[in-house]
Amino acid sequence: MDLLQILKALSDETRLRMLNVLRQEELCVCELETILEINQSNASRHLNRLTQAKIVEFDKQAQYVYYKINENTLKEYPFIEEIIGHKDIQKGRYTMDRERLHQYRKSGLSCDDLKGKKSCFMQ
Amino acid sequence: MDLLQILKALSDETRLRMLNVLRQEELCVCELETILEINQSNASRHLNRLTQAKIVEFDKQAQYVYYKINENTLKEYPFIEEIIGHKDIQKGRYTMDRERLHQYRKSGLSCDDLKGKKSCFMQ
DNA sequence: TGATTATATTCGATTATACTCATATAATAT
DNA sequence: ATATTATATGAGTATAATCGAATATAATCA
Repeated sequence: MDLLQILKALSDETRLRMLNVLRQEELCVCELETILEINQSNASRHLNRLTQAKIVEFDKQAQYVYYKINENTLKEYPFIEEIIGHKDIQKGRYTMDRERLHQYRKSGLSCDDLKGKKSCFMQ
Repeated sequence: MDLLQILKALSDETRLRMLNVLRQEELCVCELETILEINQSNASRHLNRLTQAKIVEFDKQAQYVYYKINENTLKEYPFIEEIIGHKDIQKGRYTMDRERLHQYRKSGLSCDDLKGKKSCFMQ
């Protein structure tokens, strides 16, 4: 059964944080690393868990892998949207993450810039 | 945050099975043991996890402890109901559990009978 | 071609979770 | 009072999840 796998995939703060920002727009691995301040290995692993559960899907463009919410799964399991849209996720760290995403977008930077260690964030 | 604790509490098959039958009606620990065919220690521990997450609440009557879904939490986190009512839970083991519950109720047995090793089930 | 880079994966250590068996606690019954 | 019973909890063990560091893979770039 998929339900249990989906629930396990959702039961982790880092993965909820990923879904919180992916809910706004698709992002590549290096962008998620930067915005959530997690290392590459972790980012990849957590994205793999979400992919296995079919909560996200990816699209490889050149050397970059873009992840986005899998809309088909969201339709079949509407509670996923309720969870990542729940008001508990509108506060604290989750809000900070969305602000960092916003700031990143406003800055006009892209994946190609991130590797050059350019940043749009105060350290 | 409670959301994560709730999701973790839901990410276990035994606990989903418990909620599946508790959704029909409140039950005491020994009834859950019998219907789900799990041992006493496990039953108690899983119920404790569900209680900590406030997904269920209990009511002690004499020596028996009756557990039931916590309706307040269900209102605040409606996805819980969507999960335990999802069609994935209408099949397989979950359906067998509901059938065993039904059979138990039809038999007219109660907690007092269970201790006497009476059973309404074929072995 | 070789060098670089983005992502995935492996390894080892750590922590969390679940299970079983045994014991503790609290209520009932005699 | 003691004995019994329902439930909770402790200890030990097995399994699963997570993490950081290092390595593998696959694509790009020079």
